[in-house]
Amino acid sequence: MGDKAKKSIIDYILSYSEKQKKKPVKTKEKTSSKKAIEKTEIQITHNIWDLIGKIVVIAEKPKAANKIALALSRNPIRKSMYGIPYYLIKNRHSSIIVASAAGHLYGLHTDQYGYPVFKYEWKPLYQIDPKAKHTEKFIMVLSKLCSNADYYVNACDYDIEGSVIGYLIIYFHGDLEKSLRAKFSSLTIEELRESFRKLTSLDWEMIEAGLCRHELDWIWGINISRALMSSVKIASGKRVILSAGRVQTPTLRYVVEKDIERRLFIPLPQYSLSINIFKNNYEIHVEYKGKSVETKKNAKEIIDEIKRTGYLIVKKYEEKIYTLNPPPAFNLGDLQEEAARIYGFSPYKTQSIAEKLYLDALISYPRTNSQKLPPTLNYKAIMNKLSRINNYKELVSNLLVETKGVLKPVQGSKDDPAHPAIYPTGVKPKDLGKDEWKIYDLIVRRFLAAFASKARISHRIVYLEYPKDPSMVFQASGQKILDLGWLRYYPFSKPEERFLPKFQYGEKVKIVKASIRKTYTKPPEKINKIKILRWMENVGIGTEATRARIIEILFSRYYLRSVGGRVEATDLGLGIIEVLMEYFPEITSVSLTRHFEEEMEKIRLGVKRREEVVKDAKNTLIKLIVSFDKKKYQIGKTLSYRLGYITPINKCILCNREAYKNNLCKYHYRALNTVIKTYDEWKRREGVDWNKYLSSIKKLKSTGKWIVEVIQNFEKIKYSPSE
DNA sequence: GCAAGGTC
Repeated sequence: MGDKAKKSIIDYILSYSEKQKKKPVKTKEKTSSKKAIEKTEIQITHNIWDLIGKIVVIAEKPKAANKIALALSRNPIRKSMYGIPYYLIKNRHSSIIVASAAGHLYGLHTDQYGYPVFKYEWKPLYQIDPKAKHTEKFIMVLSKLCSNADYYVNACDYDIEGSVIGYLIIYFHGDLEKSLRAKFSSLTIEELRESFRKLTSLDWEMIEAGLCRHELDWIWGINISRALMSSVKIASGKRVILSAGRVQTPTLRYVVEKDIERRLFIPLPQYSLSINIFKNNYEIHVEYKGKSVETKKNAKEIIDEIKRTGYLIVKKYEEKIYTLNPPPAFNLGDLQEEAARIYGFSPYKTQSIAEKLYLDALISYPRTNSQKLPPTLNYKAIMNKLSRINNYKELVSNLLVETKGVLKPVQGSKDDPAHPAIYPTGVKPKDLGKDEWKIYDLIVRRFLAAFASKARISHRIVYLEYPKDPSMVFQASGQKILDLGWLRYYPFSKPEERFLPKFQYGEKVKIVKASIRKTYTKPPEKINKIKILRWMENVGIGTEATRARIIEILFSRYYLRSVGGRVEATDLGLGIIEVLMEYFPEITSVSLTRHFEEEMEKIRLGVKRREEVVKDAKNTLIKLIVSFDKKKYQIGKTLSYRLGYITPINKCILCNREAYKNNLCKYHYRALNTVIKTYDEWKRREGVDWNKYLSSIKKLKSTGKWIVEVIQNFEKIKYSPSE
């Protein structure tokens, strides 16, 4: 229906605007530049107050409907149907109904079983998903309110999804030929009013791009998921829910690769010089800042010489007062990170709590990426309300004194087209649970801190060198908080205070302790949920609303599990990535998202059509599925081994995975090779023999799990070093 | 039942 409707709507708008021109319509577009003329058919706008008859305005969510109604009228009539609110605004020539969706009310669905499947249609969400039952009432209300209107205004958020949400409602219940679009990027009264004075024709490019994104995600996700499940079914007769998708699969791959690195890690020994100096009756540990020493012999020689010398010389001493700027108000990612750091909450838990606080009207919209507070917000009113909450009474009055009532928040660099940073509304919380309080408190304190002064910290640092070898540098530092500033309001980032006496340049400082300390190279970092979320943000996959949820999906599929606060991949997770990397490599990479974005951009520019893009994806998938199906039984076997449904005939002697070489699975085989390869380096550094090497790394905590398993069972593996 | 995307 796309292009046909597109054409007719333009015709309609054009003819409509002819009629409008006859009226004395105020128009700001008086420029006669060539550009403006070329763009005329897109730029024609309509003032809602010039429209005659019944106008249905569709907002994305009830809160937005409320704000829109209040922007359009000082006293809109609030009505309700099936418990869903909507608003009526009557004028001499028109009556405006502001109604609301609740996010997507329609979703893609197919009746067909099996794969490949490329036949799907938009259906009401409540018919597809039992968890979306609430959407039924919204659809009932919209369908009633939409009947026989003269105009429909899509006033959903001005982004791709908002364009799709409004479009589908008008498509099913209204008339696309009588439709207009309101474009606003915040829900402030001024901006809303302006957008309704400048309604445009429906944004077809956005709609088409959005519909396309839904279809692409659906055909890639559903087909590959079904292929995986079907392979297990034919190989072991078991039904299990497996899935793959543009966002979840690259995320899983990221964790799997990090995990493999950790499990194959062998630490290398290195030596550091540990020295304590004595100054003003204080014994101070100085940190060695030179190159780490790789062999014990070398380290011993150096430290003996240093001991003989008995002192270090101050090369540089600095006293500085530095300031810590207050952090900006939260976006969702920052809130999730802080709640994880301070309280150990999972991103999903934090988000769910924030959503509840939002629905209770305690905080602003939480699904935002913005770190900026809008200048239009009445900060004083919020402060006054917050001061009525016991916990914040004193803090707020402090803040008002400190700022002398000039409330100017710091602004972060991250922005969001549709929403500001998260802030408390000032509504008094009632009956909050313990964890809910923790999140609310973080938000309030972070908001207050944004207005406060910088923290001032005095910092001392001394660099000492060994006189006989100036490349050997040691350092110590101390710091003291001079002025808490914003840390009074947000005490969760307080730097630790540490004393350091004053030093003089060139001063000789006595050494009271000197020894060598054996350390080891560090293993790859542990992964936790917040790191996964930050990674998704950085590579640009998922959205504020979906990232935490998608991480949880990986857990519910049992691709990932939590072990003492950190995340590890299961055998199934490893297997899924192995299979997908081989047969559907596209979906394991974030570049699929980049590809979608490029295609959507082409649609928006009008150089490619949605149908073409979808057809390309379909052709790509069909080819991939053909090669998958050729190996389907074997793939199903592999996944079934990893699920523990069946046992491989040739099993790895160290685990339940299928053997690859030397009676080891591919991971233990890699571990074996790593053990062998790393021996030379250990021998060079430590002068150890093979057995000593094995027993040494076996004992170390950071040695990877697969490495340890290989060492523990070395006799079974029947490998002896060829020397 | 399977995606990702909105929001109650």
